[in-house]
Amino acid sequence: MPIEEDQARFLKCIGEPTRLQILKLLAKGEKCVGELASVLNKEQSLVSHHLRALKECNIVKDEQEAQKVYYKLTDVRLAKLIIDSEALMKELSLCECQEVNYGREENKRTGEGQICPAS
Amino acid sequence: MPIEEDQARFLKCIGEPTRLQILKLLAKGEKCVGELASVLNKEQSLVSHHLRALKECNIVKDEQEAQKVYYKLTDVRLAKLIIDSEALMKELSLCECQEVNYGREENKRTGEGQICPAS
DNA sequence: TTTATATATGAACTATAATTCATATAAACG
DNA sequence: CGTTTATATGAATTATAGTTCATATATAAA
Repeated sequence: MPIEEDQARFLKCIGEPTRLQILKLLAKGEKCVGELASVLNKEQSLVSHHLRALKECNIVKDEQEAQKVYYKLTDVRLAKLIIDSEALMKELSLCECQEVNYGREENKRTGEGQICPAS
Repeated sequence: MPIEEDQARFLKCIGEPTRLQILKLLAKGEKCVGELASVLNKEQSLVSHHLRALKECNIVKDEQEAQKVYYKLTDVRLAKLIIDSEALMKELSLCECQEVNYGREENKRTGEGQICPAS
């Protein structure tokens, strides 16, 4: 599974809470490591580790300016992907009724009695 | 970080090689556990565990039919998300030149000498 | 009602990833 | 220079996740 492995690495890299926070901040404009750490109230080294992970997946790129190192998204479409996935996740999570069966056993198959329609 | 945690859980769930393979198969139509296991040449229990993870994130839903349990995507937009993320990942991975610096140290900041343009 | 088929589950193990801490590097400034 | 500021790194720790195996559950068929 060559493609799925790369794709999974990519999605997994985005799919971490702190990294998602970082990416959402970077979507608003480039930031240096210290800024990110202070805004997120996280250790500098932690942010640095996460930035390295993001960089290794080509999700962010860095640019040194004096002592500081500025990070930015490598592509604006990343911001869109993050926004879209958030919207979709929210909608899907409204359908937790799928887990619950409000109907009788006999109706389980047909979806009768469920709160959310089949689709 | 309430939202990012949920969103990360969602993306991380998709971002696993075997689960991605499963989702791509389900994008083509509903399948039962055994079908998935045999097509992917993986253990039935492994596939079942992954399906449970996907179900807990509301990414797939199941429907029992006789002994078999059929799984399908909860929303077609999931297929689009997977396709889009694959395309973006592929494009970003073409820019590994970001890692390498073909220019002199002095040009590092401006991006001169790099293969890929700034954006 | 025993047997076969399909799926789910849980515990044990293994692997991977996140976090912290101490320290290294490197640029700017006195 | 030595010092401050900003970032990176690596080892150690902890937490989380994937995999396997044995077995439980449940439906269907003999």
